[in-house]
Amino acid sequence: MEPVRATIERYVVLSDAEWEEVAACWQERIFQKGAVITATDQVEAWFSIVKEGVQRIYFEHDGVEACIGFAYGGSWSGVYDSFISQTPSRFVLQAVSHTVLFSIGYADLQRLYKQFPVMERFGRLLLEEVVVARATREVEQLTMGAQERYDRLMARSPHLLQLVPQKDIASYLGMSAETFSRLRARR
Amino acid sequence: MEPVRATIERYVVLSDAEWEEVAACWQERIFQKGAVITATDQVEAWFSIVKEGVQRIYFEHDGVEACIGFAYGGSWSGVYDSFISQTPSRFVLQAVSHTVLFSIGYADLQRLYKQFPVMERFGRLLLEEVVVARATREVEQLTMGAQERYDRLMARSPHLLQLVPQKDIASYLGMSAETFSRLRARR
DNA sequence: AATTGCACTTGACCTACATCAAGAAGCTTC
DNA sequence: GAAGCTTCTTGATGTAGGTCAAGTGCAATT
Repeated sequence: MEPVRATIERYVVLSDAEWEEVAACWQERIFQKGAVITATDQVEAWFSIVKEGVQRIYFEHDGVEACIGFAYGGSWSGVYDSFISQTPSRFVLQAVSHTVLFSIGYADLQRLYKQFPVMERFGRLLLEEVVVARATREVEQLTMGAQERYDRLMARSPHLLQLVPQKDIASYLGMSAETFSRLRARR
Repeated sequence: MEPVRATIERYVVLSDAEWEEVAACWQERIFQKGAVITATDQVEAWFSIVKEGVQRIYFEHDGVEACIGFAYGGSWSGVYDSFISQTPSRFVLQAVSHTVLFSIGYADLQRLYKQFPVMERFGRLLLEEVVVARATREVEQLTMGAQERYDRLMARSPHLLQLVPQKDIASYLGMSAETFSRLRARR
């Protein structure tokens, strides 16, 4: 449960009384490597904080997977847009490695939002971060060629190469696995 | 001032007392057609609600403009990620037509967030909408070819063609003006 | 109403990256 | 530890859509 409090307190400070109420809403969920956590067309029921493991979020189109993000230790995880809108997910959330999540259900989170302004604030601040991150990603996808996108990711998150298969990183960068491989080979 | 209350109340309900305090923070800003509202490298100082006119938000790279969104009547406007993070904007916000905005400054909005949980809630709900919309856009850009993206926009927002130059729509759809023109010609 | 300047169109050509294919190198699993 | 996956590499070929260029049309400015 500590990762939950630590993650929330990256944004706001909770009193012990608040924390007690908040903590009661979370449950641990465990997934083995490769397991689908949330499937396409399923409404995302959980907002999660990652205790252990790496997950990827992707969608499928004409039999091709396009990865749009990863989640790992200390960060949040889930199909955020499906959770927010409570509509069927276009994405799949999958455990890349053995995964332990702390999760809170939609109704519980809404209740906490209503009950504690500080949680509403947490929700807003987290979303602000998401929005800024997605804007950065959008600019990068549009302005940079395959090579520059590769270089940038390697500079910013070289550890990713250890955590997830290259094909998923390639897809995340919006290029084929072959192109990714060739960029790596070039030195 | 009515558009402000109407827009906010699409998300939350304000008591008259709350509205009085909130209303006091906004000011009217007028821009003529073509004027730059927020320039690159400038920190976005305002969050705005559109009273009149159309704006586009774009960035420049190697002398090429890439349009990433539009704003018009009753919606919000501004360089959201720069405003949120209070860091220099990578984007330009420009008045496509004669524009009247109601705007609130960063400090004032932060104060309202602190003062009124209902405003915090408004902020969260608005961001949720942004996140869902950007996720949809991302999926469309990745899964669909130029023609399908064109068809989809024409089905969803045909009015856009009357409001902004085709080159901006083309750019918004992630294609050259020439490709856009050719897609229109085909019937 | 002539001038200037952008937006749009249309055609010819080009290129970054995808796709296809086939082999090599890691992993699981029994 | 051999069999069978899946991932990764490397080469050959294909293509959607970009870029360049040369008009055409229209609206604003004089």
